Amino acid sequence: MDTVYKTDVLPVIRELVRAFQAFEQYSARHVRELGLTPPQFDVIATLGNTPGMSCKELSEKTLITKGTLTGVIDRLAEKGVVTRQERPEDRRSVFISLTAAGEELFRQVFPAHCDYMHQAFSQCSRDQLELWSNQLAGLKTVLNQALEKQENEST
Amino acid sequence: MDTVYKTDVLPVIRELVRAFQAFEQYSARHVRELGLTPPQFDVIATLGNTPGMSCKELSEKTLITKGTLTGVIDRLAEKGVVTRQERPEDRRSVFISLTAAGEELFRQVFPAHCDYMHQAFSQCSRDQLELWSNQLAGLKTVLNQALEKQENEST
DNA sequence: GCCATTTAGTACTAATTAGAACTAAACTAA
DNA sequence: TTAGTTTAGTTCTAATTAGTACTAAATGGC
Repeated sequence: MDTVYKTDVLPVIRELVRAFQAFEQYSARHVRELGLTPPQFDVIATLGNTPGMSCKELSEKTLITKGTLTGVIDRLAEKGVVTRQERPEDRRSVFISLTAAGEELFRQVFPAHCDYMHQAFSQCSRDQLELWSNQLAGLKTVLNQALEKQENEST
Repeated sequence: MDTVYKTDVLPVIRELVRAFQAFEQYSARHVRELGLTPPQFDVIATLGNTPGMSCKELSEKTLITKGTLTGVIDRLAEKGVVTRQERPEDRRSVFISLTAAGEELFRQVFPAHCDYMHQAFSQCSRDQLELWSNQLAGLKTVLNQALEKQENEST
């Protein structure tokens, strides 16, 4: 195997972790000022401008696992931001949507946070941003394929 | 400001988060098989092949905040993998190092996990790996500078 | 129709997470 | 030196995290 170079893999991982950490710290700082936690913001941002969705769909979009999502939804429901509704067509499923207050909150915090994120990239060219999203998408795919392979092998 | 394009920032963030998640899932799967948690593995990997270091240095290298690190070290110390020693030259500081058993564990798990990570990238060229680490380093820098700016503004 | 399997969500656990308050020690400036 | 500040680490809290076990409901094959 001559396509892989041991010395070049660890730097990719290290920089990926550090870039993600930098994003998390920058983003969470603002989300906290808005009175939310990062997962709470993600849920509100995902439900905004939609009629609502099941826990499963919400989980897939936010990358929050179902066990965790139950607790996040509990806290948002306590705050009166989201509601849980039964679904006649599938009684196992729960339909989550923003309340009126939740929609109002979404209209406040979502554009504000987008603006805040854009500030960080104000000096970056469109080409640079496209290169990053394309390369990150490729890296994601490589890792997801490796994960899938592992999951199949353990069967 | 004509250098920033609103529609191009969100995809960068989305792909960064998804790439990181994919890494975490792939990596953690193996770390768990080794009987460790990801932060525990990071600490062992960082302390391996060193004489040891302070909590502060360990925190900077692993990106684990000090409050969290106390608990991680507690559990590793219970397992007999690391020890805490006083430092005569600075009595606020604690010197953390691997025990003999910890070094033995490091020699087992570190190469095994590196091999596992390399498997994921077996089809990637050296150029691809270098592009990823360079681009991720640039993205990390942009985000860290934005964070720093925020921290200065709040003073 | 009925049984086996799958699926959706909740409950529970141990560990991690960040932030804030706190203690003790070291440093610094006057 | 001494008061004020900074630094290292622990403690504490609320929330998140992933995994596992569990319940209830839907689905599929026969």
